[in-house]
Amino acid sequence: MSAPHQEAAPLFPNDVELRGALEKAGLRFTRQRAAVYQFLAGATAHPTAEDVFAAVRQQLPKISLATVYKALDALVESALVTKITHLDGPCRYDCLGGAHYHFHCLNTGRIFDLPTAYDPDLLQKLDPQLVETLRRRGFQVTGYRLELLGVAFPET
Amino acid sequence: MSAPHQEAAPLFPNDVELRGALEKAGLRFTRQRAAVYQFLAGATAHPTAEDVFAAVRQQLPKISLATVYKALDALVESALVTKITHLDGPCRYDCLGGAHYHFHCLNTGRIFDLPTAYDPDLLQKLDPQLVETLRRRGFQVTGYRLELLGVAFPET
DNA sequence: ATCGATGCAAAGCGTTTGCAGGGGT
DNA sequence: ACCCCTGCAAACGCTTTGCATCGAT
Repeated sequence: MSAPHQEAAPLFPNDVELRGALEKAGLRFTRQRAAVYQFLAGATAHPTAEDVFAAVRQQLPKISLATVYKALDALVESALVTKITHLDGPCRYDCLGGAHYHFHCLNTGRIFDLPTAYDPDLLQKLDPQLVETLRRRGFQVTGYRLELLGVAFPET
Repeated sequence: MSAPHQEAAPLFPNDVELRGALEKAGLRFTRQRAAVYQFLAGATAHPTAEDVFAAVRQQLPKISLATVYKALDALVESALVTKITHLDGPCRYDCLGGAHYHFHCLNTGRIFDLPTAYDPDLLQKLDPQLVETLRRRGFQVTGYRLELLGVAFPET
């Protein structure tokens, strides 16, 4: 309420984390990447590149869509963000903090995070026989992707 | 071994099924759609539109890529085929006979079917608490999508 | 005979790339 | 000072569309 703040971006706590992750990947910290990351970190559903562009444009009016794409790539390469391509239409981006599942709203196309951890034994619980079949057929399973489908009422 | 057969497509048993499904959707039975369906029904992994085009071209040299796309749409609308958009790159098409899961090869991008039925209680088994949380938050879950990731050794 | 389907070419959308100039280290 | 990143515009890959003709009913 009473905390004063300025126009120019002051260096959020997240920026420290971001800078580290970028440097670890051999990439530079820039205003554009910070803005993209800030927006993604605060987003409730998972925005498209256009969404990010529209939002970040308000802070950095001269940013280009190409830069947004490149920034998103940089964040993906820094392992701060994942790219979601499970859909028709444009890709969506997910600022990840630990593994989680997605809830995909069939009405609006929005994607929400679900606070459930990855369960390495899911497949075993689901169908032990399938695990056997896969092993025999020469399929080596390294992970899975679970997406829930449904309708999200217009909240959050 | 000894069964004689001719050059011209004789009307496969599948064609009867196909014709029915198309008509139920108010669509017409055509040579092009039959060829696309035949190919998809016999494919082991899930082909892209280009894959279908290349294959079907050998029977119908004058078919166009646009027609392949339209035929695939018609098959999807007839509920004989599903469109898989879970990937980077082009969509893939899946000739479905009952629900199943997919195995997605991370090396080659191929997608294989897994002979496991849909389990409506999967989520309940996986994490009963999550089901509760979702209900409270106003998310109505109508289904799920499970995709296994890994490496398929070069067989099948 | 009707009306949908085909085939061609051109447009469309989301994304990537080439390059000159600007900014981070 | 170096080299990466930015921003612009043009290219790209996949898919869809407009339209005249063909073909299924």
